[in-house]
This record gives sequence, C-alpha cells and structure tokens, in this order.
Amino acid sequence: MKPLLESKIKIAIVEDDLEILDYIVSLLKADSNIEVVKTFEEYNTAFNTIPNLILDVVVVDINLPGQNGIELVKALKPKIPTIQFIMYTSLFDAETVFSALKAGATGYITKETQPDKLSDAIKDAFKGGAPMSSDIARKIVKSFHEFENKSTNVQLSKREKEIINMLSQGLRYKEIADKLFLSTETVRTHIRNIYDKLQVNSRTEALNKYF
Amino acid sequence: MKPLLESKIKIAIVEDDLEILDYIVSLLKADSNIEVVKTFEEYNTAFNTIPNLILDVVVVDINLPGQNGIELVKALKPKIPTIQFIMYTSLFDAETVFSALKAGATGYITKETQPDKLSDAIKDAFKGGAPMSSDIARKIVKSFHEFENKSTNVQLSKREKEIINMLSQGLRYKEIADKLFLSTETVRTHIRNIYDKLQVNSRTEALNKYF
DNA sequence: TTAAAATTACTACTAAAGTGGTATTGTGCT
DNA sequence: AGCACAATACCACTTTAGTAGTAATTTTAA
Repeated sequence: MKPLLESKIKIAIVEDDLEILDYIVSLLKADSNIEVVKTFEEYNTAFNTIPNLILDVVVVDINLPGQNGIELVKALKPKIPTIQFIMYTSLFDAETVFSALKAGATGYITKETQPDKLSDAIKDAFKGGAPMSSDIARKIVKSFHEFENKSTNVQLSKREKEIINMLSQGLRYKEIADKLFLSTETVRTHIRNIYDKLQVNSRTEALNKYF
Repeated sequence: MKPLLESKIKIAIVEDDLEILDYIVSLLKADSNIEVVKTFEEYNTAFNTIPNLILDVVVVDINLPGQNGIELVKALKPKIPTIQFIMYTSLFDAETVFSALKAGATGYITKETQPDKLSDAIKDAFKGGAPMSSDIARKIVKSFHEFENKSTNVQLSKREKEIINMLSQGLRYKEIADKLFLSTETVRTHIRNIYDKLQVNSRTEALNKYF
C-alpha cells in the first residue's frame, strides 16, 4: 500500500493489556499511512511523555485498572489541543461516553468494533472527523433526544412560555414585568400558575422540569 | 448477493429531484436486503401515505423547495415511532442537524458521502444504529464540547462544584447544608464565592454560566 | 516554609421569591 | 348563553436568597 499522505500520521497508544497492544500495533504497522511513535502501558508515563512528542492522534484505553483514561485526556487536551484523542475501550455506558467527550476526546471506538476499523478511525480523526462506533453514535443521538424530550408534556400558555424563558435567563420578576409591560404582580401570578402546572415550587425546579 | 435477513428492509424515500431519486433507487435495488416500497416527491403525499405503509426506514431529503423535511419527521415520528428516519441532504449546518435530531431523526447522511454508503446507513439504522456522516458526527461532538465548555474557564473548587451541582437540583441552602453536614452559613459563603468567581448574582445565572 | 487558596462559620441586613386569596376582562368553544 | 381558561392585577404575608464584613483552620502549591 502506498502512503496517501506526504508524512505519516503520528500516533501513540495507551493500553495496558500487552496482548491487545501488540495486536493493534501489528495491525497499524501494516498501514503505511500511520506511524506508531510510542506506546504506553500506564497513564503517568503517558502524561509525562506525550507533551514532549510530536503526535497527531493518541489512542487511549479508558479502563486501565485503578486509573482513569478520561482524566488523562482532560489533563493533556488543554496542554496540546492539536492532538486528537480516540478512546478505545470496551466500556460504553452513556456516562462514560459523555465524560470522555466532555474531557475533550474526539472519537470513541468500542473494542467490539472490528479492530481493523481502528486505522480508519485514526485517519478520520486526523482529517477532522469524529470517529465513533455506531453504538456510540446511537447513544449520543438517544441522549440528544432524551435531552430534548426531558421536557414535560405539560402545556404552558403562550404568555407562560415567554415568562419561563425569561426565568431561565435569570431575570427578576421586576425585570420580566418591565420587558412585557406587566405589573410585577401579574408576573408573580403567571409564575405561580407555571409552578402549579409543573408541580414545582422554585425557579430552578421549574427550569429542570420544563427544559 | 444473498439476503442476510429473512425479510428485506422495507424503505421509502422522499426526494424531489428525480435524477437523484432514480439514482439512489437503482443503487438500492442492487441490494437484495433492501426493498424500496414507495417513493415520494413531496411531503404532503408522504405525510398522508406513510402511516398506511409497513416500513422500517424512511430516507428523507431535508430541503425540498418551499417545504420542510424536518417538519415531516416531527409529524410522523410520534405517530409511527418504530420507523427510523434518515435525513439525506446537502444541508448540514449545525442548526439543521440538531433540528433534525430533535425532530426524531435517527441518522443524518450528507450527499457528499459516497452514495453507495446509503445502503449501509439504512442497514445500520434498521439494526438500531445511528448512521451519520463523519462530518455530521464531528458537528455533534463539537457542539457537545461547546455545550460542555460554554462553562467558564473559571475553576471551582471541589466543594464549590458539589454545591453548584446541588444548586442545579433546586435544593435550598438548608438542604445543601444538611446533605454536606455544614452550617447554612458556610453554604452561603461558598455560594457567595461561586457567584464571585462566575461574576453573577443569582442561582440561575450561575447555572447558565457554569453548565 | 511561607503565601495563597479552600473550607469552615457567625452576625446583620436587604432584596427577592414564593404562597394564598381574590377579582376583572377577554376569548374560544359548545 | 354559558363555561373554561388565559391574562391581567392587587393585598398581605412567610420564606429563601443574596450582600457585606470578618475570621479561624486546613490544604496546597510555589
């Protein structure tokens, strides 16, 4: 296979299981577009060494025993924002996925995915893509939907919607009243009705329920 | 190619450009796992007919002139939640992508993607995946990051993070104090410090800034 | 080993927010 | 015509939230 790029994509791998590590390294070595610069078996060394290397992509196993790959990404990403991190792991509960993305990971590939897809993922991340297993993408979309539908089925009136939107901006009753040309007391009444409908009794609760 | 499934995946396509429609239909007909049950050139007919068909996946072009594919999905998805919708389009600004996902679309494929990937996407959606072009996935991840980093760069201490999380649940000072075995006055002090750091002066503003 | 944060806590006060009751007017639906 | 509901508004009252100043103790980082 001829290289498609002038220079190879420089990557590092953080993986404690030597068997898996050897396996993926051998897979990636077969790809002439990728150069495995260095591998790490634990986070501390990775954390101390990676900033001194020139790298495009780092593949990180999340669940090294007793350590946390997400913390590694969180610590490294702000230091070297140009590096793309791909989480490569068997853990894929929603919490973990989001923590990883939050920490700054670009891609998230489960080990269940055919391992040879990893090199595609690396190229994808390098080109600015966000490689993700389809099950991961699913989770994100699902949580997106949940996020959008967490709202209640309660119907607020037009005025009430206006007001709850203003509440969400942290405006005071007085400020809302001024913007809508209402008396503070009217705003108060609307808010009371909103709370009644949503079955809550504070602004924050209302916002949590409604949005 | 032998069918991989006992029965074919039944799909419909909504696409006004007959050239593109013919093209993708011919592509999909070559796939023995997929059966194109019906095609539509405009939304109204699609809206009225689709509920009467037995379908697994519907491929929708978002930008039919003067109409809105997202509205179609929004209207149909609640009626027939078992159908998976794949948006197939050249529009892919962040707004549109999110609106589509919000409306209930499962996948989002740009026309820039190799057209033959469409059949993969259909199978993926059918199996419960969330097919997405890598550029779309990118957008989602990016907006996720933006969402997470809309937060200030301000560093809250461990205690302060605990407390702001509780604030976000709508707990009162007294309730927070009890949960953390602190005096209400201490909670009050922490919150004052949080507000100082975030440069705000109410709970809602703090939450908006931080989350 | 210092200086800087973080964590704890109190007093005293003001400003908002939330609760409860009540009432008028308008609009849409039956 | 009558009912339900939305929108407006006021009074009176209690509870929380937010502001300000101060300070002791502990942790953490330079």
